[in-house]
Amino acid sequence: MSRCENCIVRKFNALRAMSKEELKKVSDSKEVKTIKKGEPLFEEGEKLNGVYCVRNGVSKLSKLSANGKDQIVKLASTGELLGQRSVIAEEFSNLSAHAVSDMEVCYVPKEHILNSLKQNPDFTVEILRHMAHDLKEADDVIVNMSQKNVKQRMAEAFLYLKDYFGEDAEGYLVLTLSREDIANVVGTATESAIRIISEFKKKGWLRISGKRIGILEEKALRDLVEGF
Amino acid sequence: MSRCENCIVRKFNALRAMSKEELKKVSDSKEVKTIKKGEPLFEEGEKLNGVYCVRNGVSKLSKLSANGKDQIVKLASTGELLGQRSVIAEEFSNLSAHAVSDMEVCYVPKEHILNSLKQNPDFTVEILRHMAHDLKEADDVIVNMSQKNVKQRMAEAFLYLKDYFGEDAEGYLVLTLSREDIANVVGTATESAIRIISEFKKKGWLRISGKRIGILEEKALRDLVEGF
DNA sequence: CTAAAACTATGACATATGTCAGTTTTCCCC
DNA sequence: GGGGAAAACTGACATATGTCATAGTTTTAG
Repeated sequence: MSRCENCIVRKFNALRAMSKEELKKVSDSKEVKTIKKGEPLFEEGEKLNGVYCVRNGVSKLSKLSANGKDQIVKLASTGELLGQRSVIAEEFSNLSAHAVSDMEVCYVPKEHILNSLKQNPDFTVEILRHMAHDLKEADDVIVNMSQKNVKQRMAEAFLYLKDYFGEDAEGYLVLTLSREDIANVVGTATESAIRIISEFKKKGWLRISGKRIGILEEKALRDLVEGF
Repeated sequence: MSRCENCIVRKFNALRAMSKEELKKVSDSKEVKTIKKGEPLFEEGEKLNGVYCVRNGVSKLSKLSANGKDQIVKLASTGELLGQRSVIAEEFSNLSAHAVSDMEVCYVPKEHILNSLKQNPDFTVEILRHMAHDLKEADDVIVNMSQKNVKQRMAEAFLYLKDYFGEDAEGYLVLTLSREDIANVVGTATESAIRIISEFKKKGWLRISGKRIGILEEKALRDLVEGF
């Protein structure tokens, strides 16, 4: 089977700081899982006994509120480690993770993570760096949520989807999210998201083909985000 | 002068994981600073060459947006380390820090932090734990911002101020923020914040004495937050 | 102690956004 | 390929929230 030692994905996360021996142990006890679009990796409030290393596909990390709405806090794709925060803090997960496309992930029992934290300072610093980055991004999201209006946040979301997941040969965004998911990223009602997509389309900024969305006027979107 | 080795404040943050020798070095090179209410500790975009350990007083961490509004992301008080994220990621600060009450802080040059990160795994894990906690809180803020309305967030803010900073002998909140700061915590317009304070007062949930705010009906506020 | 500045408060109004209801389209699964 | 479920869309409407203008109040500085 595939060995962590040779896995390219590892290069993108803290596992790259693990020693040969550590990786060997991880590789021997890891479990490769296939997760279908829509299925959960884990749920809010669950006790996580390991972390998930994403080989393929995209996951949404979200939190459900009293009124039944989901807020998507982060989209995680190839190379990201899911669940590290909960495992490190030894707390229940504060977020749910669901696949938004078919996924292939490696489940790594937490013992390996906790051991390496104790014994491998490089690994710990690496984890720390990633978490520092996540924290900064979270701060940015907070500021955006409170200071930009829904249209601006929608525009920003499309630019984000392009930058992080790219476009296909025909110029459509590779990651296709349902309108509801888009609304939950942006933090608005599904109907509002749909209306704004229609508006952007009418203006010639986007083109739509079923679920697929293509960006036509990137500059216009950027200007809107900046408030021009 | 005061020595870090004997400082109680240290118990509340990652510095408690430092060894005697490390602390000695920190203590020898630290600089105690007094910061008046309203003055900055550091500004967004600034390169930080050290972290600030809060001995006394409260600081607001905020980010300015294009439209001139500030969003307060966190209030930090006794025991918190400010600037650790930027120092660790070796990036410019993404937030500004200003004193909202008179403060006494210790400035610790970053070398000590970075050295201990390399050499003291316990320290690193301790920092990691704190950052994991901050990240979780940030996620919660994101969800609150998108799923609760302004009234609910205002109610939550008062409960937060009570829980974290307490009440004085007369039952007023110890930390007095300007209406503008309250609005910037909640992410709303100052006028809206004022109106809601008036409304809560009219309902008998709060009492006001100049800038000072006292909570009279904690349960009513909690129910509002929960959506009853 | 007084004048100016900063902050707080309130009203009137505009508008962005959410909600509900109903229709149309797309997507699957048998 | 057809029927049914889910998703996408649209309109009408309610309302929460922001904006602007103005007045009152408290704090600060000289």
